[in-house]
Amino acid sequence: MIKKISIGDIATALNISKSTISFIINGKGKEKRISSALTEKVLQYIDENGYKPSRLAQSLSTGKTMIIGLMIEKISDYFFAQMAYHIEEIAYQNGYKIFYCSTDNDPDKTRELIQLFRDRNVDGYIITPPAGMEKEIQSLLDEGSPVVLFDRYYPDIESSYVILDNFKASYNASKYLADNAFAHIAFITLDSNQSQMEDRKQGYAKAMAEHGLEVIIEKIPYGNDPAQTVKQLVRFLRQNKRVDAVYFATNYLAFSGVKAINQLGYKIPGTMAIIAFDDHQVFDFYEPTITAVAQPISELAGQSIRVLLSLLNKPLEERAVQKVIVPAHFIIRDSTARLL
Amino acid sequence: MIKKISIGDIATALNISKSTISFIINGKGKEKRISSALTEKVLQYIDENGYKPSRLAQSLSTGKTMIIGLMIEKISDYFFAQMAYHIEEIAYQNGYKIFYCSTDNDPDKTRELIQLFRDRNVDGYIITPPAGMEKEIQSLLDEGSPVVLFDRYYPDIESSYVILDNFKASYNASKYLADNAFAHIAFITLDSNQSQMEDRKQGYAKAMAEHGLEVIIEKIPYGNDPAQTVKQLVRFLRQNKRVDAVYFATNYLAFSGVKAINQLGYKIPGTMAIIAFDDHQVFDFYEPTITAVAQPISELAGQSIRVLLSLLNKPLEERAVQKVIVPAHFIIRDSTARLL
DNA sequence: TAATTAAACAAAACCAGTTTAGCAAAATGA
DNA sequence: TCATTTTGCTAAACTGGTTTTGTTTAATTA
Repeated sequence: MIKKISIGDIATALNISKSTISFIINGKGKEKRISSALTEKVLQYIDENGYKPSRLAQSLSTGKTMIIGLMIEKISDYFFAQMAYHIEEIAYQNGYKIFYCSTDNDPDKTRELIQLFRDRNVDGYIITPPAGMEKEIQSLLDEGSPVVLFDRYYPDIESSYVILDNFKASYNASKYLADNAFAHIAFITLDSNQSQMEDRKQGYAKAMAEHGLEVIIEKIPYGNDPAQTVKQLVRFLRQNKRVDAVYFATNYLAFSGVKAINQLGYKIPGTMAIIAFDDHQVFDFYEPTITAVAQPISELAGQSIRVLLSLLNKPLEERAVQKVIVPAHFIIRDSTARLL
Repeated sequence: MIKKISIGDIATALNISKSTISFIINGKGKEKRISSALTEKVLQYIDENGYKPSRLAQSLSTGKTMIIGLMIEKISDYFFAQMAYHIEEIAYQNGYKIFYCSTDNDPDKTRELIQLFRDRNVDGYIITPPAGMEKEIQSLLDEGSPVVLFDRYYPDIESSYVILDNFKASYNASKYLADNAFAHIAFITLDSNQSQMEDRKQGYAKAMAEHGLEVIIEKIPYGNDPAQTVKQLVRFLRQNKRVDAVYFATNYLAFSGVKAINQLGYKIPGTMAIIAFDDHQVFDFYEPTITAVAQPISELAGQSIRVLLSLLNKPLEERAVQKVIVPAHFIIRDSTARLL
């Protein structure tokens, strides 16, 4: 168990002061008029004895931890796991480490987690906020903490965010079905008032209105277990026999939807066309392949962390709110084919 | 921007010393013979003014950061994302935060990441090590850092680990196919010498030997892109027409395998039975549903973090190496049915 | 040549805690 | 009654850095 060497040890060994060493390490040698001879000597000593400054001590004195708090709905979810992967990569390239946590979309848990991150002095936050966290987010902003909301946002709060253009993406997907002569298009969504869900619904509604089609919406309780959802959807489809296309607001709703449709013995495509919002690796491998609105995850993640880094690199007064809206990709696959 | 109050501020305000406050906060009041009157007064002040000790300062002086370093192959992978979710939960319950990172199974990257975590003074590690990291892991152990290896381990190193009983699970799955009269069972695996992959191969080989069946193994290069894998598998199946069952060593190999099998126009089940190692939510939703060897992720994760916590809670000399081997669940679904 | 400036570094304060050693007053004991 | 112990707390050292202020000596400048 070799104990690590500290800046004080070097100071003693070379018989110079800690400050001198600190200046040299931080590249302030010339500025502070340290002779190149001494600079050389110190750097060599460091090199030979493998010194690394303690991040803890640095953090304590500078107030910066070089830690980013990543609060997402659920790390085990495909979409967020992908997010985490991309964010991690860029954060590490920039010398940041990441604390992650899953909010489970629970306001109380989220409140606690924000407090925990705050206690740990994270330098900045990337958050997919549950509904109703306005006060907490605002208080982070008031403290001067860089915050980037992700996936959803609060219209009433002046914070940076990175989101998908849910409205347009949803409109386009719905319009596609309508343009292809599907006449009874159902929208299966979550019973949630989060901004992204609301936008998806609005996009669907607009497309229906433009085509003079009926709005058929079925809401699934948030956090339902899949089996329950399947049951509810079977019931729904039985009661709405005229429905010839189903548009699911999330990919896991589509999973349950497909099960329900299969249970009813309907054919995809043929009896029923389907589209899922939020692509999944499986949609491309399932038979039939499933048409989806794809979120460009790597771009969303990249934008989020880049916006946060740009905030972190600027002094408080220069930080401008950045609102990024990323367009979705519409991937047409077999599940929306029009059979002759 | 309200600046936080420090222990020094309280000391000044109450005109007592910092040490007294520190003792009280840490429950050493009686031990240090602080009067209950003063204790009460301090606690009340803290309560009223919302004081929280700085974790940074605590970490600096105690040497404990209450941070766990979680190094997994890839956070975006379903299995590891689930792991991360469960580990997070238990860690947070115990006051720990988590740094995560993805090794991508790259030894150089992993070496760097270990160094980064070490520099950050994480208290303990949970690691799914790439092949050839023996030296680095050993050096962590030599330093006295609690380490739990996960998913795979090094036979030559005396470290704690939590792994699946890959050999037995693989043996059982292979035996199931043989018992059900499949006669030419191929094993599709990765070109990797990691312990878990080796164990899976051995399990398969033993079952084949016991049934006097031919060993047919196809290795896919690690990190292949799925399209490449599909091509390779199509070629393999064309050249091995006698194969009537395929057993995939990972779930994503099975994804590519199903695509390949579909491309060839084979029926599952019927022409071909398949089993995948490592269950996936999709296997239960695909038509046909796919038989799989399921890793009890929540148990694996729970054991890992619990073993680590038990190490963290003990002084160095009391820490015993803990080797946990968890049995798998074999989930029989439609893809291995024997059609009449 | 004396005053000023620059060079090169050191000392000390600071971040916010923990912990060891110590000290005065009160209580106990012989 | 005086020495010893206990009580109740404080001072100071320590964790390992950063940053502001000081100090000495040498080189310029007037």
